[in-house]
Amino acid sequence: METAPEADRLNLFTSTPLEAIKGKPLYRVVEDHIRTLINTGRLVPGDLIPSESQLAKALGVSPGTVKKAITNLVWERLLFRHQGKGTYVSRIDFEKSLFRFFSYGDAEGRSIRIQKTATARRRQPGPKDICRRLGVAEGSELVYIERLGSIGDQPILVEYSWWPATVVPGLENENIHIPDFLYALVLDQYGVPILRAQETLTADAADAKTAKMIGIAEGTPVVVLKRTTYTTGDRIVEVRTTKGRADRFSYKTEIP
Amino acid sequence: METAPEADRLNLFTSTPLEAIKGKPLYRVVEDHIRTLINTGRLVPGDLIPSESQLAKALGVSPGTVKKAITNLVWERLLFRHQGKGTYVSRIDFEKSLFRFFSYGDAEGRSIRIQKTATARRRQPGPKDICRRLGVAEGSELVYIERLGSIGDQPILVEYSWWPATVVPGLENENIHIPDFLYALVLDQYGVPILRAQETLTADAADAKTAKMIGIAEGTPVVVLKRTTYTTGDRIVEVRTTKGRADRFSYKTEIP
DNA sequence: AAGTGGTCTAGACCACTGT
DNA sequence: CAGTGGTCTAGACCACTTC
Repeated sequence: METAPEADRLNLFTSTPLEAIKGKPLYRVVEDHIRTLINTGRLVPGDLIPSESQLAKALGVSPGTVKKAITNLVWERLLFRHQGKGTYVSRIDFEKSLFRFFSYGDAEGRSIRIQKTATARRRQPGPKDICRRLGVAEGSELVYIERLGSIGDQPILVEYSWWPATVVPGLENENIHIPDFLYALVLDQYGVPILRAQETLTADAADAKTAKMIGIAEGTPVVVLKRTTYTTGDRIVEVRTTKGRADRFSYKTEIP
Repeated sequence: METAPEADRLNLFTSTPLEAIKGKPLYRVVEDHIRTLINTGRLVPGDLIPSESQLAKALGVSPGTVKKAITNLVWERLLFRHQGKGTYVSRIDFEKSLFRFFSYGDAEGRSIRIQKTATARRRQPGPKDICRRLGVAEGSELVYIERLGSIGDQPILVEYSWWPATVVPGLENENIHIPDFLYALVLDQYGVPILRAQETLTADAADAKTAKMIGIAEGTPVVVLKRTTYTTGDRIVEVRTTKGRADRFSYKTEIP
């Protein structure tokens, strides 16, 4: 899945033969260099980066300094190492999504899959608040995708997803099959890699439409999860709101 | 806040002059050694640990190995370093608590303080489910503390907290002033350090009692936060349920 | 066999903290 | 000033992967 042949990939790191000191420690400079290559899309998730010794030579620093920089990025989960093979750029890990905590409250049953089926797809001028969250002009053409998530035959949540039409033209077309993991399609068909996302969790009373879709009474508590999804260059490509049955959601955390 | 004079503290690390190799890398052995000292209470939060060079000599390994072990524990936030002073055991960081995300949805106003006032305190045989969560025999004597949390004069959440009476004898006494941060009192008065906690977040419809206390209608959504609190030796010392207004709660996260 | 990351060592020099 | 952690280097040896 490398974007470039070996030589080119190494060239990404030779642009600045000697790193300038600006108060930053050397390993920090190396870190930031790699971070930038990822954020600008010159390295994409899954890519193999040059070996530690190659990097050390290319950047004119000692191997230990490169190792420290990479170790820090590994702790941040931006990279991962595989002994004997090399160091790779991490794929975005939606296992960390709060979404994942739907349907877990039950019998400690891990890895329950939520099936999603599209219930609406269309292209339309975006509502004001959605456009604002997307950072596009009000009234811009958006693609709207609505999906119902179920476990077995029990509906459990509804997803309301909005994309700028310029990013995913034609996605509203019914002929395109939408997989459960939408972002794989977006990468394949439109070459748009999803790099990171922000999620906000709250709870609310179910609105009439959502309540009907997941088979609960209006006003019953639902968990509300708002997601903002980013591609290269910190561009927002999706805003999504998921509303799910509160009785099928529980989020667990450790302190510290 | 060190528990022991300098010599004693260093002695904690000389018990095994040479570390045995059991498939584990050396730095891992050092890590586990420090972790054990903390989990057993021989090192407590706030303690200064011996310097890296002292540790290296005491354990018979190179300074680099000690540094790597400590660096890992710092990344895990179990220790923190202060250049020129030394390395300390971290205090438990309730800034990471989900509790902290109450009342933040508003105007991005950080550091809003939630005042807590005790509304009930008594000693009584524990209900079955509480005893089970605490891991004590059913019907054991427990201390029950109920507190109302408010911002200004607006009530926002209720806390229901249960402790084994053997751990905090007399805490039900009305003469003892309970500070907002209860665990400080527990450490001072009973010498029980709080080392870690687990929290689980869900949402539910408000029960009659809670609804009345925080001034909402019964059945309105509330956020439910269950906490299990641990002291040394992984002993559970408290189970707590906090119910708060859903419209004053929002939890934000980043992926990855 | 060659290349990768993983472990471990040894030492130099710097920046910060206390006295 | 002495002691602490912070940075950076250099090299040896090991374990894993691929050819």
